[in-house]
Amino acid sequence: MARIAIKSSKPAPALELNLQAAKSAATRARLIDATIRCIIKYGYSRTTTPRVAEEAGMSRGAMLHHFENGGTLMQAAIAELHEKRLRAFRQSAGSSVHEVHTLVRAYWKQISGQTFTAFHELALASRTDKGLASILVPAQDEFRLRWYRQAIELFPEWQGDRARFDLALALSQNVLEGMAINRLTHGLDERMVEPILNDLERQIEALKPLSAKV
Amino acid sequence: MARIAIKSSKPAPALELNLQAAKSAATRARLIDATIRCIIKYGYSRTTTPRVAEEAGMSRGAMLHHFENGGTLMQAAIAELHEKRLRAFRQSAGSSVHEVHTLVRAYWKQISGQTFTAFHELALASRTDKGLASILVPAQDEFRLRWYRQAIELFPEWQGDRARFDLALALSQNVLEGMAINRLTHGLDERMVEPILNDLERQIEALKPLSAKV
DNA sequence: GCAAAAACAATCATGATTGTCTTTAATATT
DNA sequence: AATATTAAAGACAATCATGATTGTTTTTGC
Repeated sequence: MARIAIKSSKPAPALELNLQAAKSAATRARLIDATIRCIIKYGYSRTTTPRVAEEAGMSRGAMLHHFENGGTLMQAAIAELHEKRLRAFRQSAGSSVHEVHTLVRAYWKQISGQTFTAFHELALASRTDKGLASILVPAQDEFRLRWYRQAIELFPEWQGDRARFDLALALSQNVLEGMAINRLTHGLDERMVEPILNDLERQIEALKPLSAKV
Repeated sequence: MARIAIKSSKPAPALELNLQAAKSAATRARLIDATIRCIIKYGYSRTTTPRVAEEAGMSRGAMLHHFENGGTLMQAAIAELHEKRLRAFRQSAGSSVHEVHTLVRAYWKQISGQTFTAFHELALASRTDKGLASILVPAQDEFRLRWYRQAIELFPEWQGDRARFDLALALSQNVLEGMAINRLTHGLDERMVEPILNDLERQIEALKPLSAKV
C-alpha cells in the first residue's frame, strides 16, 4: 500500500442516504474488512492494493472506484479498527462490573484478539511512516483518554491517591500489552500467562487506598 | 529488502585470513552497520538494497559483491544484532552485582537502546514472514535461554521456589519490554517509567523466598 | 422505456526493487 | 613487470505496486 500522504481531509461528503447507494456502503465495508484481514495476514507493509482487492473478491478497478487511492482505504480501515476497539472496550468496561479480576480479564481478552494485532502492526509501522502516524496517533490518544476516564468512573473512591491510581493503570497497560505483543512475536511462555495475570490483580488490589479496600 | 528465502546454509566459508582481504571484512562490517541503521530509520520493510548501499556510502554493485543478495546481508545483520545484544547482556549481567535494583535498571537501559528497536522491527516482521522467522527465532530462543540461565546463576538461593522465580522473571520481561515497545509506538507516558520501575523492583523483592531476603 | 449515474473490470504508463551481468580500477602473486 | 584476482561501479531485464484512464454492465430516476 502506498505511503499515506499527509493532506487536508476532504470537505465532508454530501450526506446523501439514497436507498440504492446503500449497496455501495456494503462494498466499501467489504473492502475495509479485507484491508484489516490483510494487515493481520500479511502485515502492514505487504497490505497492497492488489492483495486487498483479491481478498475482497473484486477487481482492483472496482476497489479504486470506491476509494480514490490506497491511502484513503487504509485511512478508512484505521477508522473502522478504532471503532471496533472502542466497541469492544465499551462492551467490557460498561458491564457494570467493578471487580479488578473481571476488568483485567476483559482487557486481556480484548488485546488477545486480532484487532489488537492489526493495531500493533499499524502502530509500529507508524514509527517510521509519518503519514500513517498522523492518522493513527489521534486514534491512539483518544482510546487512551477514554480508557483513563472509564477507569476513573469505575474507581471513584480511588481518586484521593492519584499517584497510586495512575501507577495501577500504567502497570496494567504495560504488563498486558507487553504480554500481548510478546505473544505476537514468539516471546511469550503461555504457561506464565495465568500467574502473571493473578499477580497483576493482586498488585492492583494492593495499590488501592485503604478506604477502598472492601 | 527481498523476502528471506529458506534455504540451507552455505558450507562454511574458507577460513582465509589474508592480510589484505581484511579490508573486505571492514566493508562487510560497514554494510552490516548500514543495514541495522536502515532498519532503525526506515523499518524492516523499507530497508531496501538501494537504501542500504546509499547509507553505507557505496554503490549497490559493490554491495552485491560482498553479499550475494539482499537476504544474505539481512541474515548477517541479524547475526550481528544478536551478538550486540549478547555483548550488552554480558556486560550488564556479568558485573558481579546481584542487586535487583541494579539488574532491573541495566535491562531497562539495554532495551531502551536502538538495538532493541531493530530487534522488535524484525520480530514483528517475522510474524508474517516465515523466512525471516526461521533465522530470527533461533536467536530469540538463544537469548532467552541465556537470560534464564544467567538469572539462575545470579539468584541460586531462589531455586527452591521455582514458580515464584519464574514469575519474577516473566513479570520483569513483560513489564520492561512492554514499556519499551509502548515507548516506540507513542504509547508510553515517560512520567510513569520511574514509578513502574520502582514498583517492579519492590515486586521482585517480594517474590524472593524468605530465606533469600537479606 | 430511456437516459443518467453508479458499479465494476481491464489496461496503461510510471516508478521502485530485485538479482544478474558487464565493465573498470585497484591490488596481489609469480 | 605481467598477469590473475578482487573491489567497485554501473547497466540490465524482470517483477510488482501504484494511480489514471477507458470501456462495459447494472441500476436508478423520470
